[in-house]
Amino acid sequence: MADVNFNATKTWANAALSEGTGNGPQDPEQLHYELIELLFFAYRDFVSDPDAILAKYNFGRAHHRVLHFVSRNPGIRVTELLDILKITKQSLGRVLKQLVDDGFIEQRTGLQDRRQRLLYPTQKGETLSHQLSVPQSLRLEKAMSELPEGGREIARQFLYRIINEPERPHVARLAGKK
Amino acid sequence: MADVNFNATKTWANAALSEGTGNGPQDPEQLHYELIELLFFAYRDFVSDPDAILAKYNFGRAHHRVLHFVSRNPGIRVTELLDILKITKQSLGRVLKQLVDDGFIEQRTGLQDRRQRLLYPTQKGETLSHQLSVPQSLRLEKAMSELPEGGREIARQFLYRIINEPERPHVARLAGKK
DNA sequence: AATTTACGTCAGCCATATTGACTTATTTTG
DNA sequence: CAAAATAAGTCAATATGGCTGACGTAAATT
Repeated sequence: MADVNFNATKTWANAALSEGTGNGPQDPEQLHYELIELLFFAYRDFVSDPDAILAKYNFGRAHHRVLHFVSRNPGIRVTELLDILKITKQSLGRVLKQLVDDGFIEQRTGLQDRRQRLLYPTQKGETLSHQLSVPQSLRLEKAMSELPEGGREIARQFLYRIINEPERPHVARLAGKK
Repeated sequence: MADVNFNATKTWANAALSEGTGNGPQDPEQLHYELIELLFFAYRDFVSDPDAILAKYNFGRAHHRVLHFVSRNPGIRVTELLDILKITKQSLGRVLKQLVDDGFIEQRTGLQDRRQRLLYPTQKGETLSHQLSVPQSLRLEKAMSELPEGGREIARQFLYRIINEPERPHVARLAGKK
């Protein structure tokens, strides 16, 4: 059943390739379709892990991202958080307010610059953030543990080099990686 | 340069870790925070490529995903598409209708089973799908080209093993990979 | 004193996802 | 053959997480 469709697909795809080739800037056969799809599925499953946990707190993925980066960068300014997440102030506003109201994040006025509201995780926030990281970390650990010698470093470099070049230094600083 | 930042971050992270530790099921220091974040940033930039192109057609990422998998699996059934995308029939409905209305996807009644509406890309659909794949493929190619010998295969295995184990065979069939 | 910056907020809009219920064809099965 | 199951579509209501534009306030900078 699935196999029938698959075989039919294969044939068709090949036919499609032969009829429409030689004209694009890229030969279709050279495109990394497989990698594109693996990354899609890998990421889909990777982010699905925390969802069950988040649901118990009536939080979504947006909360997860905010809590994560605040926990990893205690004292972060709102502006930098916006820059990391690449969302608007208004979008951040809602989820941040919930996290503060529910006692996962704390805002403290900056000491040197009193306009700033520096963000810190509370103990509760640290705990939840950690909880959310565990399944993702385990998933990555399992994936890497099956790789040959040096595979971990290669996987890391691979991901790092997918990131837009101009942003790599910033990410490196944040994530603590060359 | 990157090293300077890297060291600063390390110190910071360690300070944060020492205050709240020792209680979780996993020692925080062993969690792959760096990888978690690299995957986050890598995916964010990876999916950002096609957005500009899609905007010209008034399409979003949902359209991209549907068009991609239909183009890669011509003749796919609606049910299997739902299974791949892990969304509901209703969610698929809207974007699929737009893609059909705008002439990017064609529906044909199944020959053996006339209940089925098999999905095929039109020539226009193939072209757009291809266009969307090019920047993503180039990004991956650049990332892999800088890896040491055998790096490509390792990167692929890494992504493959992030996927939920029970689904790997299905993904492998789809993506054309072990 | 004027300007800029950091942050917050109100109001409204859009895209994408959800659940639940129901319909229509068509195929499968007892 | 009649009943049940399946494939797909559709209506309605709802939630989430983005967006823009406009405006306000406090604090720092010039």
